Amino acid sequence: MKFDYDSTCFVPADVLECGQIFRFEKFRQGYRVFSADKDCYIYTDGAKTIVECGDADYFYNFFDLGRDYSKIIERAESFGVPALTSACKKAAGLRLLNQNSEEMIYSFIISQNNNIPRIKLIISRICEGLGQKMSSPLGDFYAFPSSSALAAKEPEYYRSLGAGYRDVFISDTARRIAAEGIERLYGLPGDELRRQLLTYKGVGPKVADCICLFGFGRRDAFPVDTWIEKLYREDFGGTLTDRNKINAYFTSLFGQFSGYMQQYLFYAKRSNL
DNA sequence: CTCCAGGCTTTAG
DNA sequence: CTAAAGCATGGA
Repeated sequence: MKFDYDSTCFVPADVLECGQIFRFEKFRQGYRVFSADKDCYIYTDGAKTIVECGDADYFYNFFDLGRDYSKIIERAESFGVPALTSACKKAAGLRLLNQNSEEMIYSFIISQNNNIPRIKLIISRICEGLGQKMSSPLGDFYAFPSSSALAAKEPEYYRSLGAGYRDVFISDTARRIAAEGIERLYGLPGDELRRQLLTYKGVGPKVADCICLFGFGRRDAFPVDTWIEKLYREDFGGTLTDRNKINAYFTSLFGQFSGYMQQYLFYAKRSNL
């Protein structure tokens, strides 16, 4: 099945290349996108962006299509920060995805002190090695593995896939989640979710913020990485060096809109838009 | 060769 | 509590 949506605030390249998702590839006229055990094909045709998939409800929510991003951009411009206004103009088709919680936990554990092309490569190897093979009208693909499948492998396996020293973080976290589940994390209030995420091996403040933002819909989170540090110095005239304090600066400035603002800023800076 | 990438854990002070 | 060393890997 397929459905469409106004392409003004839904541009596949902006949504996918902004660093929030690691499983996608150029495909036909647009992109093929993978999430958990599902896939879809998105492309823009004139004023519409079209989504072809087997589960429209899932991808409607996944692409956050119930939210009006023209209002998000209005709010962004209201802050009167030149770098942010400029970022919104250049990345107007960006949206925040609602991604699978467990997939985000492992993906961002792998992301630490790493670069995006290599993160994508390692994750794709893990899916091919441990994920269930799925059939789709768009072609066969591999689902993101379950925690129990991930838990069954030794750290050496992840090392062999190029994960480096993050090998033990992956297997330790997988074994814990395979035993405990993550259901207890849903519905946790305020910063309690963040505090709980910090108890997993390989999850520090920045990774926890990414998991909150992309995997739990916590749009008040503001991950601070090397790009945000750079942008904070160059575009906001900031002098702080402690990442926790930089995070506090931005979250107090942007409040409930922190996560959206972070993505516009991060994407525009990193992609040199 | 060094420096860097969506940083974290461990150890020292 | 804060500060810094150490950590795999591959591209620039």
